[in-house]
Amino acid sequence: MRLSRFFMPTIKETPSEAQIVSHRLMLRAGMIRQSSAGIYSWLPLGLRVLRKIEQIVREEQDAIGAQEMLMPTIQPADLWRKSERYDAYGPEMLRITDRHDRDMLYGPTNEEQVTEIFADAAKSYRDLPKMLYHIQWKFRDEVRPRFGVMRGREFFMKDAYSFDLDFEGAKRSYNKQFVAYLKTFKRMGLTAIPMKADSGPIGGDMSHEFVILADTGESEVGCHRDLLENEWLNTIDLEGDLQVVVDSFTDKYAATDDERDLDIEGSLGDDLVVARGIEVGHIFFFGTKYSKAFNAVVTGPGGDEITAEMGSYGIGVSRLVGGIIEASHDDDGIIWPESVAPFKVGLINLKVGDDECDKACEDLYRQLQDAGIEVLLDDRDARAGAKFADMDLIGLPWQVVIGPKAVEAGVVEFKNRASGDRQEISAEAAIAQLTA
RNA sequence: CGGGGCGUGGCGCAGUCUGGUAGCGCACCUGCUUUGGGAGCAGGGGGUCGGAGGUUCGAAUCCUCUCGCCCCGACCA
Repeated sequence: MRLSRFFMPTIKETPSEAQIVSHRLMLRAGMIRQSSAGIYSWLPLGLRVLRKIEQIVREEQDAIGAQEMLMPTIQPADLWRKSERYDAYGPEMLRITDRHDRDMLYGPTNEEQVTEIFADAAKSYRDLPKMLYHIQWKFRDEVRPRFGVMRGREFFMKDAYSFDLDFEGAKRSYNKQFVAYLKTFKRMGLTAIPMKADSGPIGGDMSHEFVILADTGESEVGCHRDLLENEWLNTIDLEGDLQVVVDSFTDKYAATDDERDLDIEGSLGDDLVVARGIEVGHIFFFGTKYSKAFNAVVTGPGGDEITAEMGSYGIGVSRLVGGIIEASHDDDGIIWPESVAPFKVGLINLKVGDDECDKACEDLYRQLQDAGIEVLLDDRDARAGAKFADMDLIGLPWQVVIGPKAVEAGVVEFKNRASGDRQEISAEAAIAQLTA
């Protein structure tokens, strides 16, 4: 992509409405623009990141056998009356009336919708287990939206739903999602800590919030140091027994804010980590609450009726964009982990109009594109300082700077955004590093 | 929903208390000079002050109502 053509309206000054760093940087980098309180448009740069995150989530869901579908944003009120949540949900639910005066709503979640669909189709125990998910916009009419996309009213979310024949099956599904979540966040360069959450009316211990650590997180959390170590996750056999993996996490102390136990923390000594966190995922088992309401019942092997045991699993995809920035930035701007970066490398032409510089940049730009590297070429006729500042702001993992001096010396300047390390190397060497 | 704050060119703000017909920086346009970390000089365009009503000879400034946004709290992926 050429920056001269790319729609990326960066802002030098800090917009006054943005308080936290991710919100400020997303506005300044031209990733989003606010439409109204808690509702945002995603500009090209922001959308690229959103899509990257979405894709990682999708791949890890697919890896545990969940199947993607897509349910509507607008749902009929009757669906929610069946589960008795229409009245229970309160003013957070955005209620709409259509032209025929039918009560509709903008979905805050999809348990009812998916259960109705599943119930209508599943007849035999052979139809289970199943896991279905979709990645869709949701709306919760928060009283007080804030923190940009971290706490918007409209938000993009992955929600998965599992249907199993019995509790043991539900537990297997739960464990798969548990491990998938660990892998998902790890791939985004995040340290995610599963924390026991209020499991609601069902009870038991099958409800966890996944909290990522960031200095600017909303709440303070305490946990055992071992929970930060999950390098071995990639070697897990997803078809094997995941209980031991899950146990290795849930056995250890981890608690948010008011759940913290200072006695336990004191006993941990050096193993205690206290940090700030942002909740980015929530998984829980809720049994037959919805399967009963929607008659999600199948015939068992012996002709008996079996009500599906269900769980649901959410990840705040749009929130993660802000969350990753909270966890990875410096005074100059964003520092994207490579896996979610909008482009892998920014190529800066320091002297647009200079034949040598133009040629060197065009050649390298072409070669990187041919190699399948996502590259953003700053070919704007702007001052060097502005280009450096913008490139640091948008936080691409690598920068290649080409100016008259470098061209003469037959090198390019190769910079790592995260470490700030620069080296002068040949264009070929830069390509080699970027394609490694 | 309780408490607080703010709406003035695209952005950030001053002016409001003590009414007199709008100003600064950045951005933008033109020219010249510059050209490795958001340039310099000169010239220029753009706002009727969130909206409605009222008081007054006169309102960005005072009064009433209203809309929007932000912050703290309670609540949440």
